[in-house]
Amino acid sequence: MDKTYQPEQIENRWYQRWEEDGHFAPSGEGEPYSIMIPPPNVTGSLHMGHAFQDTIMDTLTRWRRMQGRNTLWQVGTDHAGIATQMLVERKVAAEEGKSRHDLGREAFTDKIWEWKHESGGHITRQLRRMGASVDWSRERFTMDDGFYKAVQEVFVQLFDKGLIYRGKRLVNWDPTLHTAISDLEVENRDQQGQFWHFRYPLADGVTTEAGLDYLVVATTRPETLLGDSAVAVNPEDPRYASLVGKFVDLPLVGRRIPIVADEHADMEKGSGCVKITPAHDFNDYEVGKRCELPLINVFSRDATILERAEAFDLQGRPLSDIDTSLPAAYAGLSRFEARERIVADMEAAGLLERTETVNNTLPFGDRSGDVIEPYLTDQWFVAVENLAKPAIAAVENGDIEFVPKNYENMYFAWMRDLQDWCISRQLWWGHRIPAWYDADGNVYVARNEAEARDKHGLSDDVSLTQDEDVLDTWFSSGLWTFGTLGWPEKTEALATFHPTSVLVTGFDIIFFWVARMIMLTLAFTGEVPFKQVYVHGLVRDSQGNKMSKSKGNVLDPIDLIDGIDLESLVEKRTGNMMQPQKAKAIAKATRQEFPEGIEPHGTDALRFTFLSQATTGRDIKFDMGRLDGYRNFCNKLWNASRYVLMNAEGQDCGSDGSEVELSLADRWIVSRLQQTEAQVTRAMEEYRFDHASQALYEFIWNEYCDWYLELSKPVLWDDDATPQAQRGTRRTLVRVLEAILRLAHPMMPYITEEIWQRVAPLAGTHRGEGDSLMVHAWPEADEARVDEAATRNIEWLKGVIVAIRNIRAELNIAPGKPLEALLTKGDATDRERLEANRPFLAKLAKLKRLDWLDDPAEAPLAATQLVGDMEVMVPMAGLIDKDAELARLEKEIDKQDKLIGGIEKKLGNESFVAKAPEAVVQKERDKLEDLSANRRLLVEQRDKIAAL
RNA sequence: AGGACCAUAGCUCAGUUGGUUAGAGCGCCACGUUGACAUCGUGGAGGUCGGCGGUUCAAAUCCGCCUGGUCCUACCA
Repeated sequence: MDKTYQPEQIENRWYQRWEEDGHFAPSGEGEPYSIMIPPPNVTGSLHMGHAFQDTIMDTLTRWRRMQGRNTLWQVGTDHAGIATQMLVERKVAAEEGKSRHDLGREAFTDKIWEWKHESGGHITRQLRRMGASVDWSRERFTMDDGFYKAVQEVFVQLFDKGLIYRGKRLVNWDPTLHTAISDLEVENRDQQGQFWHFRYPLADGVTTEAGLDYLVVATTRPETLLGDSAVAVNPEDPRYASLVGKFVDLPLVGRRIPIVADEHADMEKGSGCVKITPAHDFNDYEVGKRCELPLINVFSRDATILERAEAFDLQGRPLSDIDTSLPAAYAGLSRFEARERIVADMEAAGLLERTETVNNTLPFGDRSGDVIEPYLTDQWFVAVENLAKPAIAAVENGDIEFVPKNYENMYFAWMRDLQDWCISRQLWWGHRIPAWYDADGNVYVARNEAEARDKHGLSDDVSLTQDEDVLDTWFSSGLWTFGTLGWPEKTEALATFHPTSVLVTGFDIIFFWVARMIMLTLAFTGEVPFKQVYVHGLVRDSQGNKMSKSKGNVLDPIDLIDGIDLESLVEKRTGNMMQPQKAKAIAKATRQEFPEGIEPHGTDALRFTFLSQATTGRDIKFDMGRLDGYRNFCNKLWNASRYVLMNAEGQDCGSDGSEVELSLADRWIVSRLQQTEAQVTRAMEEYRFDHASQALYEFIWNEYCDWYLELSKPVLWDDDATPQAQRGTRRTLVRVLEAILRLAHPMMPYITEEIWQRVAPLAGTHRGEGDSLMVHAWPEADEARVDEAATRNIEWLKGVIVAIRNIRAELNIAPGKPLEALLTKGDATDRERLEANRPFLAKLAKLKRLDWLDDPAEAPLAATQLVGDMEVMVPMAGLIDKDAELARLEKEIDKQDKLIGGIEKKLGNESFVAKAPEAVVQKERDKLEDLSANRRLLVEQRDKIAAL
């Protein structure tokens, strides 16, 4: 083995071997365990969030596989409608100077497929680098043939049950992308805006109570004035009671619109009058429904002003009895241009009462960045009410459990206030809606055109055209858990692996995806999609900021694994930016944060870092310091293994069953191993990967390396040690290491496999050529091998060694200088332990002599420390700094006094003694005794030195 | 406006049902290349557990209020 751990040399090799040997596929034996990967965008690349999530899923999967479960980690990618379409659109524009419309639908979607074939392997290659043990043989894509079939089936069945309908409704419209988007894809941003107060003249000579011949309405969106169909006042408002049923003349347009009474109008706000524009505002739409107002649309698909408005009734039928003419001056203007013109024209007409500046929030499309417009269009919807009920119940009754539990509230809050789901998108990339129209606009929903004809008795001479729209991406990914397993066929895989065991996902996607999966899966399989949902937080940068290209703080997990030089990193962060003016600042910050670029750390260290930071449900600030630390940890494990191999390879390790003698240290480390195994297993069961990784880290570093390896040296290197004892120690070294590797494998698959291949043959667990650690058994703790006596003994030994190290440090004695030490005031057990541990003490504490002093009174002047009741003394051969030592002792005495004072106060408190449990009181008494003994010793010492 | 979560060492974080001399890693200081490892070893400094009040014999931990931060939902005519 190389002297230092070099991850790049082992990682690729092992992944390929595992994959070739088919270790990722389900074993077909044991209780099923399954996880569905949240499908990443097929053309995307792996970001820190994926890497984090994949680490968790892989750790769970490898762990359960080792436990003997029939384990499936289902992999696949998502077609990601808008994102992919936009990406390819930009690419085609840049490379060919053409828009998608230049190409036409078919040629353009061909381009996307081409791009998918070209770049679709990128993210799956990166997934392999992370060590993900997914079953590649079952890889799926949300637009592959089987999935298409599942999507159609679900759509048709929902339609036939009356749960999908089509209608003209107000939806969130993206004027740039020309498609409807869901509420969830809208990002509300705070803005400063203007608030214009307009006068609307009353018609027919009517006046208000106050004698005015106009009403004042206020708006942040003057351009929608063109589509007003009423002015509302509150039905309780005495100021306007007489005006309800009367009319105003809509300025600039000249349309006569009614004054209606509706509780939407708030008497406290502004004048108490509100303009109502049902086709351009969600609240007004509701008012329109209650007051039976016409819907007057004044925008084109681009959100420019129409030449002539369109009027509809609430069922979406065109209305012909309304004057839809609009002033020619605004035709073709954008929303924002029209706003300025209308304000100017109102002012010129003397109808602008005043303007104020207000803070408001505006909806932006999270993909296009454009301001989203409520817009009246024909869309397909899923009626969610009846789907939501069982989905809520499934979480209430515990069929689905969120970890951590508080996310259940978030889920309930959303589910109880669910609006019908708009599932149609005016895009070209996606699952085309299986609906056909005849020349009269009648709609026929079926699995294909032939079925549509058949079902509705349409002859071949009726021409049918398919709906142009595609389905929301989340409609297909909502079928992920059962669609990937072959549904609607009744497959073996579906019977075995559904419901899945756990979904690992970020909280940001609970609404988009988790809730919809639950609804659709329950409706079509009668089963929940997963029994548990493990919700993790976002990976942020070290300052707690979201990682984003525009902030220039993105880390690429692959760069953390392989390393990257500074120039490449700067180039990566500043190249191809949306806002190039930020490049300079980003370059500077990057040079400052990573003056040397990023060193390679390897996949295992990255995985371990994620796991150690995976505390329940909160965001993680990614810490480079910890990544370095865990790379060092890998190196530590590597070198400890080298030590074991150097001492065990080619030696008798007792694997043939020959007689062995186990030292106290051997029994102690075996005992601690059992406890660690139990601890790690329990933490994994609770999804506390931070605890699992920490328990492992501490055991490997602080116990196995720091103590056990050191304690093995006197046995292995001492010529007087018996062969049985040496065999016992070699056997323990090898077997404990082998168990450590199994225990660590789910978290750090590569390094453990690499070392295991060398260690397992010595431990007798290697099954020959082609064997892999990943299919070996997870270590089970054996209570019977927990050895309290050995533990107490080693604790004593550690106590003495630490005491001597302390004395060395205090007296400034070089660590390597051999010392003489004395033990005194102990009991018979202490004496026995001294004899049993003499070689260990000599070696680890660097002692040339260690004696038992029967009569403490004969003690020479010495630096002293307590181990239990026993004193550990290092005689001071004169060379001490008297003043410094006195000062140190005084300080130490003070410290003890404070502690003693605190405890005495506690014990002096009658109610404490009376009310606290006896065990707690006794503990305080014991503490007091120990502290007092220590204090006496310190005082004695001080007096001796002072007397010199 | 409603809700959720968070605040512990310079930094990133643990701290189970109230009882610890409040812990880890990184960073810092001192010493040290002894035959696995300087990506290391040994020792050390560093915290009034955001603030105030309450419950209790006992509060980092439970309750209330306040401050600061993150996020979600809603509203903003």
